[in-house]
Amino acid sequence: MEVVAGLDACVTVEPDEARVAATRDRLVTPSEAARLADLFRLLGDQTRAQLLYALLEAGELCVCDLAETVEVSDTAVSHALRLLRTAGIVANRRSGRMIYYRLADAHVRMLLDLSREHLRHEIVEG
Amino acid sequence: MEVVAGLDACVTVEPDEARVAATRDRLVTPSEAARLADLFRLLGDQTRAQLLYALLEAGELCVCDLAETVEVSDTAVSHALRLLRTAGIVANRRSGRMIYYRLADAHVRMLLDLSREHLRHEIVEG
DNA sequence: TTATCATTTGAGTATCTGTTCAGGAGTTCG
DNA sequence: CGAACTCCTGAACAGATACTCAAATGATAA
Repeated sequence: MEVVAGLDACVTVEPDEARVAATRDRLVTPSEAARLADLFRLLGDQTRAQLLYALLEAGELCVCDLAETVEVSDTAVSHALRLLRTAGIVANRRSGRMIYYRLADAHVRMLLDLSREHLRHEIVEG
Repeated sequence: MEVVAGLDACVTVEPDEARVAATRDRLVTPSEAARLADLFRLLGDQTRAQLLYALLEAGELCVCDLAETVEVSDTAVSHALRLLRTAGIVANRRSGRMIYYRLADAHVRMLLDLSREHLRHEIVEG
């Protein structure tokens, strides 16, 4: 504890330098956090969320049915699905003129389930 | 099946009107989806995500330690924490001049755990 | 082929969002 | 009291984002 001196903020009371370092070690790296944030951001839009929960219930739906279910324009749905598809969250299958979408990631399915629980038990505290 | 007529799109091939209706019934309502999206959106930012994972590991940290851990300005951290606090995702406690933050929602803690799993098993398919 | 349907794409736009900067509020210590 | 410190707040700005509109693609049916 010699070279510690005054690196920057919080040094007066000899803060949790050790704790900060330890936390940073076990912590997800910044790039990992960025990827996780990317995932959450995709779920963080009402339209996309509704689409995903619809797929969670129905299993598979075509774009026009999704648009009708969520009450958004076909174009908006298509734009939303493209983002989800690029991220590997949904996958599609063509059948004639229609294209059917489905959830494509087990963990995302769990996130959707779990978050729905969160909503139903809103009052709970941790 | 008489009054069905031509409501709008997808009516030529007699689409899954029934499926759409059934899905919409069991589905989360638009306002529920909006609240869920709000939750995910809060997790969908790199800074906030890093803060939350740091709290998940450390249990409790003051603002300046969080800023140091995440390598972001105190002000940015404070803004981020305000959003999380307002949403009930984190809670704080004052001790002298410092304010210690902690996770305040069990479901969010589970979401963070689960998503971290998702990252580690990235290759998995659903 | 042409017409129609389901979906996609790209441009344009208005809105939202996260950061920085400057200043304020609350706490501790001399 | 005033100085130093931790944290919060509000304004302002740059960048991201989600929609609409117009046009294109791919597939089916006449």
